[in-house]
Amino acid sequence: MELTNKQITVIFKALCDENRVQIFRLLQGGERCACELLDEMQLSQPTLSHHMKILCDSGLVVGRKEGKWMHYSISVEGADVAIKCISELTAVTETEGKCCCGE
Amino acid sequence: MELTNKQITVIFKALCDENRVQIFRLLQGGERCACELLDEMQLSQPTLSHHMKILCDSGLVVGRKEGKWMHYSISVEGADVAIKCISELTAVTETEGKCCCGE
DNA sequence: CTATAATATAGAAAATCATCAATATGAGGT
DNA sequence: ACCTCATATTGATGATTTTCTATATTATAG
Repeated sequence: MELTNKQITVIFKALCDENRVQIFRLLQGGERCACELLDEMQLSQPTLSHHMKILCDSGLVVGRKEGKWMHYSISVEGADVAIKCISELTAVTETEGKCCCGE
Repeated sequence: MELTNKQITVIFKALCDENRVQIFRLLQGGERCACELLDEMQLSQPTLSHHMKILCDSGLVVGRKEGKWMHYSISVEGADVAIKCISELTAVTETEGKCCCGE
């Protein structure tokens, strides 16, 4: 692990846009090629390509090139990293109150 | 569960900014008041306040008012929701290839 | 009730992001 | 070699986000 703050933002940026969340829902049914995703989304081809790049950069999605076609699918490994990351970030190591301000 | 795409983006927006990720790291040590966070972050007071609002809106952080002071801490329940959400979104229900494009 | 201290809100500037049209790249097919 | 199809990149534009200064709100102390 030991991700930098910057790397963490790149992972979760995948889930910060409604269209990208919708793409996850489509990929839940298994691998999809870009043309299929384009059919089901209300986006231009360049915009979809842009979102797929952000998703692949996050590690949550992987692309596989086959001839002219790009096939995208959810990365189980990427999902594990993201879940581990959020688990670690939200794990409280100390619950004792020791605040500066008058308790 | 049954969160909308929009609601999901609100949750993960919490982790899409380096300063907010850093705030999580500070809150890992337990509840902190805004003035403490302000001391440790390189931000103006209004900017910190803005980030804390986004964090509370995400459900991953909760605020507790005590007199003049605001105390912030990580929400275990919020973290559970986020983890469940990302788990569900990345769960592939079908792995059979059935792509339109010439396999 | 006034003064002070902690936090929030309003408003504006700068940076980032989502989007599209146009174009480039790359891979087959003829 | 040329044409076509799928996807990526470029460049521009509008929307959103981050950040600040200035001001408002709220709570406590005197």
